Amino acid sequence: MPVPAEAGSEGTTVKQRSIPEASVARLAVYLRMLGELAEQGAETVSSDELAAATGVNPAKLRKDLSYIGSYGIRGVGYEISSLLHQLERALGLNHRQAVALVGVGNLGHALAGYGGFGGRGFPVTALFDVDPDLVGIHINGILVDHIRAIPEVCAERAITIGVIATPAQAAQGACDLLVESGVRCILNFAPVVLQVPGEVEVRKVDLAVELQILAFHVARRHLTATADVVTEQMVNGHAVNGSGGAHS
Amino acid sequence: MPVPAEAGSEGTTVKQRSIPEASVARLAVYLRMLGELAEQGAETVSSDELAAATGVNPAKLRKDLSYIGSYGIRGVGYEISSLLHQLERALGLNHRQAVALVGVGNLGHALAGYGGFGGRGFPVTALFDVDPDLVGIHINGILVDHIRAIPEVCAERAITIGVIATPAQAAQGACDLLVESGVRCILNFAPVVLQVPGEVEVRKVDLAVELQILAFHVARRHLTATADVVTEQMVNGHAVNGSGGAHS
DNA sequence: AGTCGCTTGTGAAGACACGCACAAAGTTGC
DNA sequence: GCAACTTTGTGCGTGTCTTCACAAGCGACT
Ligand SMILES: NC(=O)c1ccc[n+]([C@@H]2O[C@H](COP(=O)([O-])OP(=O)(O)OC[C@H]3O[C@@H](n4cnc5c(N)ncnc54)[C@H](O)[C@@H]3O)[C@@H](O)[C@H]2O)c1
Ligand SMILES: NC(=O)c1ccc[n+]([C@@H]2O[C@H](COP(=O)([O-])OP(=O)(O)OC[C@H]3O[C@@H](n4cnc5c(N)ncnc54)[C@H](O)[C@@H]3O)[C@@H](O)[C@H]2O)c1
Repeated sequence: MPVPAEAGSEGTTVKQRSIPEASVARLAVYLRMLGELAEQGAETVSSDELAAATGVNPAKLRKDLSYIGSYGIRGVGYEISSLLHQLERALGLNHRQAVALVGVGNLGHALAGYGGFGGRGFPVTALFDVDPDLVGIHINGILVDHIRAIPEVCAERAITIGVIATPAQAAQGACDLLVESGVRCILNFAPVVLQVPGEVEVRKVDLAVELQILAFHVARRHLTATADVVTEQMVNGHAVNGSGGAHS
Repeated sequence: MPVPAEAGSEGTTVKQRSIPEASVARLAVYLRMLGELAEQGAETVSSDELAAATGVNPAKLRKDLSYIGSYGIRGVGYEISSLLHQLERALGLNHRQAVALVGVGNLGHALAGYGGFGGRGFPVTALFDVDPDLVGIHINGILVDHIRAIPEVCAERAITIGVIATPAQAAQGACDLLVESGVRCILNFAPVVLQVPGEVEVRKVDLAVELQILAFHVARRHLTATADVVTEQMVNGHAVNGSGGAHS
């Protein structure tokens, strides 16, 4: 099945019939590490090296990469610039995705001023709030608009991704506005479960939950440490994200 | 299962012999929703209601809850206050976990000032930075110390969880300091893979990765939308965390 | 008491993810 | 040109997570 020997459907019709969700998250991590390696002047990298650098099992890494095609050279490794380009294509980064941020409070300010988004192909091009003290000011060169301008501005600037950093009780309203305006992907920092139509995808970043997961492991660790004496702990190791998730 | 009273066999230790990682993340979400319901004065809740409110499959929710014991009443649902208490116990929230935050920049400021942590049993009780302009000031009533004070302060205030919000290149150093000081659980916001000894658990929150995952779905959506016409999209819906994803 | 309706808890099956291990395919050295 | 070595790509067994479906348990009503 995933052995379509035929290279027939190469360039145009992207054959990426379903990359596993878990793999997509890791591909993004490989992408960043490849960027760093490229900056350092490296030309090729082996799966073992890249796996060690990203904290992933080498076989898993190769399988992840195989979902986007066979761009490795046996006996050598992967050519970094080429792989980088293929990864960007596969992740949909060939055309920049404009991001709108709703709620410019403590967290929103930090996000708006963060260079790591624009630098990775996600320029924050719209900011919204309701606070009259905020509406009208510029942050990092971007004007803060009132949320009633969301439909207009989103259409005008071709917003594809919305980020919600409002208080919890305002999040659903902000979400509804974004969805009405055609936004189909939302990153939510408010601790609420957003109700959205089926075609809209929501990812939630919940920092309190992250801490609770850690606290759970602290507690468990403590229990096993006091109960069994020095029962060797699982060798495996890390948990991630996300996720990862995410967080782990 | 209707346990054979004898816990003798393998269960030498605690009965919570391993709650699946994915379930732990969701239990934290149920916990918050239960808190809200309790505030609203509700006394009981059924798995269907709670599942709808948290965006989870009802069967999955029941199975998650079954890992911490049988606290439901058939034909009725779950008594909220009782379930809340059991959840807190299972997640290790009976005793508060003190949190240290390293790196009080844009993001660190927002985190330090966030009431949602202390309110959920995770008081941020220590702040660290290297910037002379920051060391010595108070944020939200907490003094910012120099990172060289990490070992001393962590021991003194019984820190169990560390949060890293430094620039990427400083993250590993901050991590090492925390680990040396006995911290065994770390939440990392810097876009690097931390190297830690096996007994330390790291969760990473990587916002750029979150955006890239969304971008991937935008791209995919766009492809299928132009290729097939209105092919019915998957009904499932949301993705979480990460954990995830970990959480990820 | 008996019956009925509702909800939990879980067995079992399916879906998914992981990682080993190895053949295929390349490179290097002679 | 051939043999030795390196590294990719993947088939497959294993384990974890998800979901369905239903018996068992509980309360309410008659
Ligand atoms: N600050 C953190 O570190 C942190 C951490 C985790 C989660 N969060 C969550 O992120 C969200 C924002 O946190 P914060 O600390 O920035 O809060 P904040 O109160 O500092 O900022 C909220 C901002 O949203 C604006 N706002 C209020 N109602 C709005 C509406 N209807 N539409 C648009 N904007 C509106 C406010 O004017 C304010 O500027 C909260 O839901 C919080 O739970 C924050
Ligand atoms: N700001 C955001 O919205 C955002 C979003 C995602 C990820 N991040 C990540 O979080 C981290 C912090 O981001 P930021 O925007 O707050 O950066 P920032 O530059 O505003 O803050 C960094 C802080 O860390 C301090 N610092 C530097 N070296 C240190 C060291 N060795 N020990 C302790 N503290 C040190 C600095 O003095 C500064 O106060 C970065 O790694 C960034 O990539 C930030």
